[in-house]
Amino acid sequence: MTATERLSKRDVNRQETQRLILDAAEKVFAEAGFGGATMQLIADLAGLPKANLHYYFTTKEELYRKVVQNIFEIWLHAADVFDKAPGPVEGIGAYIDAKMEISRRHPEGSKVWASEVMHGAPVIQDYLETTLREWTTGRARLIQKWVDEGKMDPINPEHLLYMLWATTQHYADFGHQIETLNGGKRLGDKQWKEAKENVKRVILRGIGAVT
Amino acid sequence: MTATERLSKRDVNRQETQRLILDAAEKVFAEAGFGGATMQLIADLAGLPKANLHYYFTTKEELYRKVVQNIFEIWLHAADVFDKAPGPVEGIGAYIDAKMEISRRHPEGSKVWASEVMHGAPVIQDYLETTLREWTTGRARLIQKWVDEGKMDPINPEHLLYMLWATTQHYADFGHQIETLNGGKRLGDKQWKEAKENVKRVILRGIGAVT
DNA sequence: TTTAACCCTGACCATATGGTCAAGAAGCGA
DNA sequence: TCGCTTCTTGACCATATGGTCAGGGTTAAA
Repeated sequence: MTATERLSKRDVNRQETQRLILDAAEKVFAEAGFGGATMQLIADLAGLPKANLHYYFTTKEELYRKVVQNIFEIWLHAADVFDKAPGPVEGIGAYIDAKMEISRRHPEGSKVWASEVMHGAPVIQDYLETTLREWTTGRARLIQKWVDEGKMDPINPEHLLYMLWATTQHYADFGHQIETLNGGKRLGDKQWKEAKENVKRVILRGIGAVT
Repeated sequence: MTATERLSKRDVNRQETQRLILDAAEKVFAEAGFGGATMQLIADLAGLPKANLHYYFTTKEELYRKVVQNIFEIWLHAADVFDKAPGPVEGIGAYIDAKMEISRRHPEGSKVWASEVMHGAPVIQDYLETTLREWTTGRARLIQKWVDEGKMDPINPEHLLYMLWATTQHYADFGHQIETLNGGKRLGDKQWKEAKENVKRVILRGIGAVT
């Protein structure tokens, strides 16, 4: 089937149902972890009988793997802004903006990823070793270039990347803690803006980035 | 029983066994999450029959709660250096050092904590609302004082604390990812030193801290 | 309309898991 | 040594869970 072909009712239903399941799964995996999540919980949240999940995703692991892959794709896209930038202020600034936005709009995904990595990446170890490694070395090279061009202080690029990941993802992964410390209320528009600007400001100043 | 009293063989065994169980539990909870951990796994790692765990800790939840409380204590102690410092360079610098050291020596605890918070803090919500909140407002006040004294730029103290937690704990929680990107090898002494200095340098410069 | 492929689901199964318990072993004060 | 408390553990149980499957429904091409 090519992309231009008209989708049959069946195909549409198939895609819709799969998306329904994947969305529910992401939420449940984020809230309960892989071990704590049950197919029944996911089925209930999706409003489908459990056996139906097993029709589309043979095992719990397979469903989980698809969820994690989904997240990984989104994150890789967030880095597009990075490459096209002339220097660290634009590049890293835009990257922080993008990742903070994901943390705000898509916190479940971030949590699933964190959980997966924390438990030793049992299902996406190969991604870490291939795609993520390549992505990282590429970005590290770009940062090193900026350093060489005098656009920022000499900083270990890998450690800088870890810092970017840590600070931005923290707002998703530890969102509950932040919310609690914020009087039990989710961060508002103004607070998110402040968070973003704080992270950007501290890091960009911290690495001595110049335009 | 007072502290000066000699401990009987029974008491010593009791403490030793409990510590054995708690250590094993921390490791298993960190590696598998609460849902993925099983009492049998913990028992095997501790080298004890499962029924024995239930003698000391009635339920899995109770054992888990003790593990999380343990970690929380350690973290609170790490903040002692914070208060006694005359300014941000010493205070925040020492705090980063302390937390990085914990991430290195005690990564399992950090992971358990992260997991707990990510899943909505089902068992330590009360701690977040009381002890952690008080701790945070206290430290935020100190930071604000430093700002008012012109010892650092005007930065939102809460967001700065989040940044400190994020960057330091990342080295524990995402240790597996970092290790993979490091060619599958754990960070060496030199790399840990570099990581510490990077974090300190970027943040202290980033907030315009002056001695 | 026929037919074959695809989709849906209630009922079911094997297993794993948290937790219990009774009976015995070990420690300890008198 | 005696007697009481504390500790240890193999065997056991009820339940929850991942996964299966047969049979019925639906779609769409011919």
